[in-house]
Amino acid sequence: MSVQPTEKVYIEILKQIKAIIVEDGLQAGDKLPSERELSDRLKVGRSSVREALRSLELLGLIETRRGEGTFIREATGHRLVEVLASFILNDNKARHDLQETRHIVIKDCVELAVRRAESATISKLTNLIEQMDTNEQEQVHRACKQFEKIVIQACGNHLLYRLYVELTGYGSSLQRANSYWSRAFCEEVLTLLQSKDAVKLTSLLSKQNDALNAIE
Amino acid sequence: MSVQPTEKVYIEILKQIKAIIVEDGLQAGDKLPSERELSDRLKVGRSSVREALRSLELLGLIETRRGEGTFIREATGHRLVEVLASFILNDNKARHDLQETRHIVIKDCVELAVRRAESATISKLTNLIEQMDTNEQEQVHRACKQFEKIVIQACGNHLLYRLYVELTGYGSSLQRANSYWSRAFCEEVLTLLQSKDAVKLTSLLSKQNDALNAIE
DNA sequence: TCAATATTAGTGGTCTGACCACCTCCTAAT
DNA sequence: ATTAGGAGGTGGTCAGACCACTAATATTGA
Repeated sequence: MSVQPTEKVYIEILKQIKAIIVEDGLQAGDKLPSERELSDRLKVGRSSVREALRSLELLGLIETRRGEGTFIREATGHRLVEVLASFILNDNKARHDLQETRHIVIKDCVELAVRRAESATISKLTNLIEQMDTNEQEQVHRACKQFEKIVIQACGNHLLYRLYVELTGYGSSLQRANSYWSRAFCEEVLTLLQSKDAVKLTSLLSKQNDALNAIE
Repeated sequence: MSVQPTEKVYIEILKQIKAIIVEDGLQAGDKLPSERELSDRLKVGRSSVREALRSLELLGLIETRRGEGTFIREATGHRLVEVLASFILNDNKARHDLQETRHIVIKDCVELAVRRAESATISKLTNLIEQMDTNEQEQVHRACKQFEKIVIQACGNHLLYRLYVELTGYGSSLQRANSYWSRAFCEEVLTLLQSKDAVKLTSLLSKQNDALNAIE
């Protein structure tokens, strides 16, 4: 009889691990006890510990480095979208949604960035623009990507930034490559960031979106 | 030297499982091959298969029933929400980002909805408003939530909608409850949707955000 | 014949112990 | 002092063994 639902061990382990993190006051970047030690401390098999850790890893909450150990990641670094989408992303509609969502998130980030960008960020961007004064296409390309990333990060919202990263990640795994910012575009953005002209920046971005949509 | 990153086995298994789902045309509710069969078919240890399956389970993508098998679920990131939330709880920055991102996503959805909402949607919303003519608080509350959901869905972008769901999910498992739309707010939104007044709608939403931020 | 019961095969859940590959750190030889 | 090598710790993977549970099957009893 009976049938006590008996929480699965690996779920119980998740709670224990969380307790350990709290008790020991572990922060992002800190090392968790080794799998064998956890297995010992919690009186469960190592395989169960691993099932729990693998789950947390897939969620992006921890990071494991072979030969070194298991480490806590930043709290907001979840692979939510990545995994969900990879299991959902089969039809064309989903792809279109993906592109659209990516553009929207970029727009949101930039709109926040124009309000929050600090002078340090601006000078970093200025620097990047200068680096584009070269004939090497490869270097220009790299600088543009870096420029885009820094602008997005300047939104000051880590979760939103992660969304951008994830959405861009999928994109690259699809057939059509993602669009990157051109040098001219970067320069325009920098100017508008400096003048804190949110309105023009918004219209600039939506103009680019329209152009991209037209291509499809 | 070298050090080819060599994708971890359980990650590879995730892909394989996805491939099996696609090949066999499995739908939500269907049964996956057993752990032992997967282990056989993919030529990997059963424990590795389990690590992959446990991860998917934690994400809410599959459901396992002892003695029966493993089944595909409708993709509602159910458990994911709990786990993530419990790991994010003590990080104030993360919480703020979460709230902000949620507001932004809602704004994005509504802005798309105002351009895409069909008449069928509008009449559904009108209907809901009428249902609010009652003294039962519970019913009004339910109608408001439903109203919000329909508006969000009207954005026509499923990925964006899912983001909203996930973000709202986290929020509700945190201490502070999420803010819901009031009846008056719903009525305003409906009016603006009908008149397709995107500008006023945007300002209405940001006004609400500011009010909420002031409370904190 | 038919219903209740016992058996059995199949499934997930867990543990153990064994390797392997890799990293770090310490030691000993140069 | 520098460097090469080894030892020990860590995650990665596998195989095999039980257990608990479910459902389909076979057996039994009326």
